[in-house]
Amino acid sequence: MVQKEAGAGRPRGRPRSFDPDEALDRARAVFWNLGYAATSLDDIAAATGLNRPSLYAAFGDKHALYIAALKRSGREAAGALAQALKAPGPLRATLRAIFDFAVDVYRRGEIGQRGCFLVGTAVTQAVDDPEAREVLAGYIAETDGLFHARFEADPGQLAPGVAPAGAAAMASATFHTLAVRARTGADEAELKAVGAAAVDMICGAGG
Amino acid sequence: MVQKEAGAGRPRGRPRSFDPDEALDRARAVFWNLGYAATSLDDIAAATGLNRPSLYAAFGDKHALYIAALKRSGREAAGALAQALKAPGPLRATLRAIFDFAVDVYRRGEIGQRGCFLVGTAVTQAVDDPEAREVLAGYIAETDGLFHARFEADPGQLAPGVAPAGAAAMASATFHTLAVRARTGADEAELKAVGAAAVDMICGAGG
DNA sequence: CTCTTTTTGTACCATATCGCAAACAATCCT
DNA sequence: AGGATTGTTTGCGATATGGTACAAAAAGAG
Repeated sequence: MVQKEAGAGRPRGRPRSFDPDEALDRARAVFWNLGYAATSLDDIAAATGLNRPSLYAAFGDKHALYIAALKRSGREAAGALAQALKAPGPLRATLRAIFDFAVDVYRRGEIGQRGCFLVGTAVTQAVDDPEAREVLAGYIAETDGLFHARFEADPGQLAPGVAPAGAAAMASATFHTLAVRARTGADEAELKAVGAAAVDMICGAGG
Repeated sequence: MVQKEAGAGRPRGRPRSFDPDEALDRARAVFWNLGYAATSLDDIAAATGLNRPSLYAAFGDKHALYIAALKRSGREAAGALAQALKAPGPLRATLRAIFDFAVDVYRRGEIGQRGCFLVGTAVTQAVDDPEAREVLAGYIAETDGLFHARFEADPGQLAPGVAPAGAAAMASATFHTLAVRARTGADEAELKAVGAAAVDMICGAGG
């Protein structure tokens, strides 16, 4: 009891043989493909190379693991959006870059294009799972807010008559439709055209 | 063998004690709340009042039942949209009515707002389920096409510089974002504001 | 009335799933 | 070195799930 936990000192017992961050990443990849309900802990154990007891010890049960993956994706996505919205240059170009990047991410996947993890899996989960619903709602509110702040700070770059709040809702809507369309297998050209159309409506055509 | 099947003559054996259309409706309601994977056949049996063998005989296995429900929803939604787009009067009002109606539908649900059946459940299913993916892709293509045709027939009512194809993609996107947001529990005012913002961007602000 | 045909209800089976307990292994503290 | 502490492995068990076999029931055909 004299020796307080040293900042960098190893914890007490046997050290972990895996990186929890990487394990969460791999678990998320499985949920991303199959959704929460269709993913079994054996699937996750196989994908991470861990046994179930290790997963339980590190993350809690299946649901806690899923929520942790959701929250991580929410943080990552919101952080990336906040960063991207700070880019210098015209709003048009910034938005184009954001949606093009989203398309690139949404088109990835081992067994098929898997869209956005939050929209692609938490939406189904949301009706009967308050935690998933809350994470998803928070993510959407956050993207709405980030777009809104960016648009309000620079309303001159919006198309005439377009209000910042409405434009923000439609910018978020663009994420949602891209996520949905990507999971149906839409090709890159189609998805990027949808993003370009959204930018045209938000910032005005031409450009 | 002489007596061919008469048009209205009863089929041969014991008559069904239930209406397959109504059973499919009730099964769909369960899938709608929980998603495909989280719904068990016992859930459906309880909701329909049928035993599993009757479900199997009428629809095939769980997956076929789900696909049948998806297809029905696709037909119903596309039909309703086609009908609504024929309404006389300004495009603004037509779109407002369509999105307001969608919000009303998406906000219904016994255990929570359940959004659109296709977007809310088939999106998760789509990556690993080719049939669900195809139905969802077909539904999206159809709504895109219906909006596109309506906009192209009357391009003067679109906001200046807005192209019919892009406007159609964003109109469909509005369905998607409303479906997603509804499942997170967003309230009526918020959802209708999103719909109104979409109309403003498609048709131009002001009235 | 008897036979055929179809549906219904009960019971069943093989399997998969979640979660955990108990023994073993690795590391730290004294 | 020996005990304490934490992670890993194996294996188990209770349950739920999708799907089906089989006999009883409800209708028409002859």
